[in-house]
Amino acid sequence: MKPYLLQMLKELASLGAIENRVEISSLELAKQLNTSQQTGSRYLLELDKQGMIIREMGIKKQLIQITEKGEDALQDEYMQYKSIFELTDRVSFIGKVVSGMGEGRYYTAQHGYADQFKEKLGIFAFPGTLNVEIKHIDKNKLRLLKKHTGILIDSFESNNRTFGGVQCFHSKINNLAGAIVLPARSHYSNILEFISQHNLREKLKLKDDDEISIIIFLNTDM
Amino acid sequence: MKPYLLQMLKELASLGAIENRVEISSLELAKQLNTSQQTGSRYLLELDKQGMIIREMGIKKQLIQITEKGEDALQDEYMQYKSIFELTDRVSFIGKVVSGMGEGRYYTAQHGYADQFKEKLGIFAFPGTLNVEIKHIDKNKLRLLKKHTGILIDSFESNNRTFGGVQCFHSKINNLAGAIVLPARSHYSNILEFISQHNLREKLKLKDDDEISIIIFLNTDM
DNA sequence: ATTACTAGTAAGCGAGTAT
DNA sequence: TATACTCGCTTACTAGTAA
Repeated sequence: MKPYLLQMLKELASLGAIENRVEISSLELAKQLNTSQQTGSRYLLELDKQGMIIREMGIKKQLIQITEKGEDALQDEYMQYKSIFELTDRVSFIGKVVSGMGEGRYYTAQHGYADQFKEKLGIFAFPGTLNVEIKHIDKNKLRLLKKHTGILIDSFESNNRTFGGVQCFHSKINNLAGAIVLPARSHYSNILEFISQHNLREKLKLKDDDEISIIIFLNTDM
Repeated sequence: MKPYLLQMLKELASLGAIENRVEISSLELAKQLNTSQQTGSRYLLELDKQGMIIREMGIKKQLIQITEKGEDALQDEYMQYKSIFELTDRVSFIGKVVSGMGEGRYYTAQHGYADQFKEKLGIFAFPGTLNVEIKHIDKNKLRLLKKHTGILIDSFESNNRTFGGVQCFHSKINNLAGAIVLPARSHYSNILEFISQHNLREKLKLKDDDEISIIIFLNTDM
């Protein structure tokens, strides 16, 4: 939908055209949008053609009401603004399954991690992680996570080496419960790692390059 | 501000550019908006020129952050949508003072009305009404009032005639307390009548054609 | 890979005007 | 009063391409 049409639809909605038929001329609407009567008229014709409004043409003015389709378009836009300014409790992505290099299995097998996953996340983690590549553009969304501390898994020592702390959030991968595991110190990469009680690859019949939906919950309790 | 620039600003905000500098190319942004890289680049230049964003040009991508001015523009738009979809507790107008034909004085002098104004509105009404003409386009806003019953003043008989019921809402006229008086049965006209404890014309030093701001409260209690 | 300029094309605009 | 058409003008778009 063209942005300038959405603007006019919004103007109509402000005048009550979602609830009622509103009596208004193309000139009056045009003035609200700081444009000409002709443009006002043209916008109305376009909105009409797209099924966003219905019009009853009177001899002088016209009665305009926003259709369900029009209301949906507005609601959609509203929701986008809402998610910008209101606190949300989740972040969602579309990701692509990729193969890791097997280190996930090594790390999740460490008792130091496994015990904390059990205790703090309530997840008896299946050995291995599911690696998911997200679109580069969505990396910016991950910044939202930075505002939240999430569930912290402490670093520990074992076998003469140090295993670093990680930051976790409860997540759903294609609607299956799990958690995202983020290294505590490091910039976000575009590969995300997930753990779960289930063998995600098997249970969701995933192979490399499959698209999956990810929801990350910002709340630390589930 | 041009609607298409606002769309891009919104897109940037969705990617977190209000809180952080966001790393993104003109091509990626363009894809989000279903347009070409060139247009993406041009939009960014325009937003930059208007002071809506600041950019740090890297050798490859660029770091973009929304300025306070840009955030204000988005917040503004958000508020417009909010007032469409969320219940509001008030309606506001800009109106123009006009002369009535003196009937206001006659009506408000009737004990049948005056006593009810006192009792139901808590207003010991100054004799007379202030007549305010609203822009024709704002008439549609009055429809919001129809959804609310307001404060009902009953009809009564006196001097062998019937005085009709009226519907009232607490109001502020240039920030001075009063109430709007609407005939119960009748379509809304573009002339609104206000009563107040004060002589509004004197107290606000109003003469005909002066612009005044009106806020009508939908709640029946003050 | 980027950004962003140029230039030719397409879309949008509004004065004039028919209805 | 209205709506909405035509048409000349302006703005916006993108392919090509330089940096």
